[in-house]
Amino acid sequence: MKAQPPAVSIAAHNSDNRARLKQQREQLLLQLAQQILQQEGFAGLTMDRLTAASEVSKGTIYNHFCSKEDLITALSVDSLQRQLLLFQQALSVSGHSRERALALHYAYFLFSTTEPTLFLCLLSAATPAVVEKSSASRLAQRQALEQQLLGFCQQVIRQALAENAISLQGGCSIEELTYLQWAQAFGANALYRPAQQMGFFQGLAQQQLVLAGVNLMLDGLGWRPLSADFDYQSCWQRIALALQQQAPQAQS
Amino acid sequence: MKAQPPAVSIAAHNSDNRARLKQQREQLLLQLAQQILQQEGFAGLTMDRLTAASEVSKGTIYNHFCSKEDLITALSVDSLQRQLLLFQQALSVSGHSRERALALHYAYFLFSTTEPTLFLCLLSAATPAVVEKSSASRLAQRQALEQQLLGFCQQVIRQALAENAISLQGGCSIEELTYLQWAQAFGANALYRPAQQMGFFQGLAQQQLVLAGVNLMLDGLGWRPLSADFDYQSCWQRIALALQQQAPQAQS
DNA sequence: TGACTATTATGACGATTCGTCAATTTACTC
DNA sequence: GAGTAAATTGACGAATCGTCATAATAGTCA
Repeated sequence: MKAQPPAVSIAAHNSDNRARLKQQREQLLLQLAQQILQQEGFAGLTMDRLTAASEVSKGTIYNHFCSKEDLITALSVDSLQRQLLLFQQALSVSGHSRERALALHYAYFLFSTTEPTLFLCLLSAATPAVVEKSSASRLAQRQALEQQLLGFCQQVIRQALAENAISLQGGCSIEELTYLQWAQAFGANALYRPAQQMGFFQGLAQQQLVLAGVNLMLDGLGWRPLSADFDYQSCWQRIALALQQQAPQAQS
Repeated sequence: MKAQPPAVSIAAHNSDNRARLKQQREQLLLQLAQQILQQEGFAGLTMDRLTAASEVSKGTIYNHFCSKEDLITALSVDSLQRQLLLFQQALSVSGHSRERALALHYAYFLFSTTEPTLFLCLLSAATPAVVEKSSASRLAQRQALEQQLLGFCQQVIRQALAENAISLQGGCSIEELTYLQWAQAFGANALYRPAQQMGFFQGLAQQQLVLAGVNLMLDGLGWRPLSADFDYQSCWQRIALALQQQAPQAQS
């Protein structure tokens, strides 16, 4: 009958604490997994090895990730969270809307080069073998994050419409444009290494390719100012400085 | 001392026969593997299952593929060979150069939808876990085929230059353009399913997206005639008819 | 404090799958 | 038809996955 506020608050506090600690450990496990991936490659990442590297037992690890593939998906979720941070910074770039669109592409490119392992996780996580064995909750997490990222892109396009930098003629929706930007960025960044490895282009920097691709698309769309009327090369470098100086301290 | 032409020729004939039979069996194994993938998913493809489905033993299968991953890469090689056939047909489309470029994109799109499983193999084969465990010879095969495919794209761009449909200003090389086309096509086709599954666009056909993406890029490049001056929608449908009627009988 | 309960962690273990290899069969030569 | 080279087989060892009975820990209540 008596009120029990202390008990409740303590319980709440403890369970919060529990959750927080569990979260922290999961983060640590992801960090270790990433490290193993870098050192031993994807073929070298085994649950036993992760167990050995960590301070907990295998059972506990399986308490976090329902399968090895779920671990990969978790790494991709981590990737997307970092991308989100970069995108937020990119959105704060000043100037006209197309500069901000460029900033988003730069953020994507930056992530793909500074965290190549995580970027590859993103690719692997798109693979059916991984999707099939990942937990529903984690797949939902990934989906939610991707939607957020695409939301940022849509935001910039809406800005462009608002300032009359583009006009959507011919049944071309915002979603469609967003998707095509995404596809372009994904393709240009994901295929760079394979293409380079097969000696397709020598000494052609990924940066230049990505920038050229974006300009091609945005010019085709008629997003003003066109690349003929504006120096997007130096704009790109300005963005690079703005984003890179904040990147290093990322890690929590 | 005596000449032995018959022996030599018989030996040659036999070894040729051997190689041919082996090739045939490999093709059969690939077909079975593809079937298993379709029915059981990537997680359901095991070497034992493939062994059970085939008429040969596991050892013989490992005589063809050095690992399970090598099998995936082999499937991707098969994919590329089929793409090659489609590309050849696409190149024979009449009209101006941009129509032929569109035909190549259509061929790529067509393959991604008519053979979704093989297309996913292509994606999986780009994954480090698969590359790391595939044989060098098969990776080389894949690379060679990809180069051939890109060669077709470059050919069309050279045609465009020859007929003055585009001009390469600003240090934009043929390789660069080819790469960006490839990236766009890859991204737009590979991301369609995931995007649709997360409900990003409803009722928006993959075809329309791909076409819109290509037009955006080629317009941005100034590849004449621009989409404002030519009906690429109906051109696309014409190409569809031309390529699709020949597709069904593919299989050797 | 100490007995009791709920939650979490452990790592030995069974199950699955991979990849190998000694023994055997088949194909070919003389 | 004896002898040799090449290919096939499938039982087996090795590696990895994922589970679960047991143990430890944290939390609750008298």
